[in-house]
Amino acid sequence: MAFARLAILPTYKVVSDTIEREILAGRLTAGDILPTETELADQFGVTRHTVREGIRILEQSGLVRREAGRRLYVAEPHYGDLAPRLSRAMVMQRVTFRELWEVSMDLEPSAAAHAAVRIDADRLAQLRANVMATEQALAAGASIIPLDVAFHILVAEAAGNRALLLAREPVTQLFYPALERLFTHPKTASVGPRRLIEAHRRIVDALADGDATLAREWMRKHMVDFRRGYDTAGLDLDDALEATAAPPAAPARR
Amino acid sequence: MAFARLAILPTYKVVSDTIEREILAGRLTAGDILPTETELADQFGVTRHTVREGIRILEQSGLVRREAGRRLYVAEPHYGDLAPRLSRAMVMQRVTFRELWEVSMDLEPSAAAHAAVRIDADRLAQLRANVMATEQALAAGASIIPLDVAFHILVAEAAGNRALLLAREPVTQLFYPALERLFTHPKTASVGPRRLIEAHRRIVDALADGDATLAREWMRKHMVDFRRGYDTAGLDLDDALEATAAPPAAPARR
DNA sequence: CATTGTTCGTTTGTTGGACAATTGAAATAT
DNA sequence: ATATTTCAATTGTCCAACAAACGAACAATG
Repeated sequence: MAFARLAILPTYKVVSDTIEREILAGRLTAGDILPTETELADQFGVTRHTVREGIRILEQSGLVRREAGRRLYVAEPHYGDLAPRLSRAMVMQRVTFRELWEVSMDLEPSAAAHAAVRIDADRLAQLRANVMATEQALAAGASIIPLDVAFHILVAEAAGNRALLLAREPVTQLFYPALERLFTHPKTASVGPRRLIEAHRRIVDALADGDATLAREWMRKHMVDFRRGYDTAGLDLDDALEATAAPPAAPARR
Repeated sequence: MAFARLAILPTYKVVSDTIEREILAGRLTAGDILPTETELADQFGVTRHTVREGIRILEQSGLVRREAGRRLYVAEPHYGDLAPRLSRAMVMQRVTFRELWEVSMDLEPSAAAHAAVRIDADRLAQLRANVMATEQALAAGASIIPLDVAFHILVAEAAGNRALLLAREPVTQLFYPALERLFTHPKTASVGPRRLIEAHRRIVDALADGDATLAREWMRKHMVDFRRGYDTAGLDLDDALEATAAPPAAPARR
């Protein structure tokens, strides 16, 4: 007979796995305060430093959080925590604009369609405010890109599907630099933003009417426009995306 | 006037950010061996412990890797590394079957359509082999679920879109337990697997013909079947998914 | 009375030094 | 040339300590 290879894990990994298991099993739930590092070290029978390495791992997956210098508590991982890492992975694999666009072509119209039947008054108001803010930003010569990104997030949130949110977030984060190039390019800077706002307005109207088909269709057109602008600007669909600093990464602690 | 909040980062975070920046800027590329922990500590002017905590963070994002006890090297993050964390996030947010299904309803048919125009002979052969293996597993009374999961991954890979792969992976990983319940349930166990294999076969045929429309349509039917089976089995679409151990997580070191 | 300064115990962040276990490669023996 | 033994390098873990920051309670200040 032959033995299988032993799975020997470093202690810090065992520490993080153990705490993770408690959280996933529901014995520790969001908001619970974890024991101090010293206590954990005593309980596990390891050094505090080993515990700390384990904690670093848990922090990365968003399962626990700590506000600078304070006690550790259990948290529900938010998609905003995980998306940046996925985005970076895509950048490193030199994902192209075409690939991103294809995925968005599936998810964004679908998000709009779902939103049409599930949206509530509150979020509808937020969307209207977003469209107005976009118009004002354009008139004032400010960048409309953050508002555009926010618009699509609002629609996705209105769709009431958290799996959809998680799937689309890393993709749309990467559109940021592409949009930047688009709206500063001489060939597309003049007409692009107007068509964008027009599309956004039509989508909001369709959502307000609860018209899923129309919402889907306008979102689809909006995405096609995006790609056409990319072509018009003479940019290559199959170029790899460039690395970019996380754009909406407002720390906003406290 | 008001001052913005100071961004004070702990040293270990500065360490990980610094190394990360080098990798993202391309000054360190996949395969490069990093300095030893002691050397890094000397260069940064910090303790080895601090460096180690920084390394733990980088390891989590898949930017660096180390196989047990050996030197650290730069790696390209693979979607397989990141997907489990996303899956866990979805479980913790008590994502429902309906949410997953809606996303898959967008991505899977689209993957099939793209695969139809991009698939190569090699992967087509793999798909045919997969369908045969599924038939044999069914005849032998073995579980066909891992083969089903593998089938969908093969199709997605054939679509030649890495953003799509990243977006769908965390979702489909969570289908595993749902499929499990479906194929062991008395009402669906008898006919379900046969319809599944039939659909898989039709999809492969459509891919072989390069017929994107047909491939999309059969994949769509396949997904609808999946949901119908869920209904037939009397399971609630809006129940939260249960936590489950990573199913295909074959460590396979060395 | 609200703001500011002081003190103190607690907890994290960081440092120093140490050592066992493992690895990779060089040196040696077969 | 191949196998074995040695050895230096490197990681994983431990122990001990202290500075820095925080929360709270309380005194001092205007």
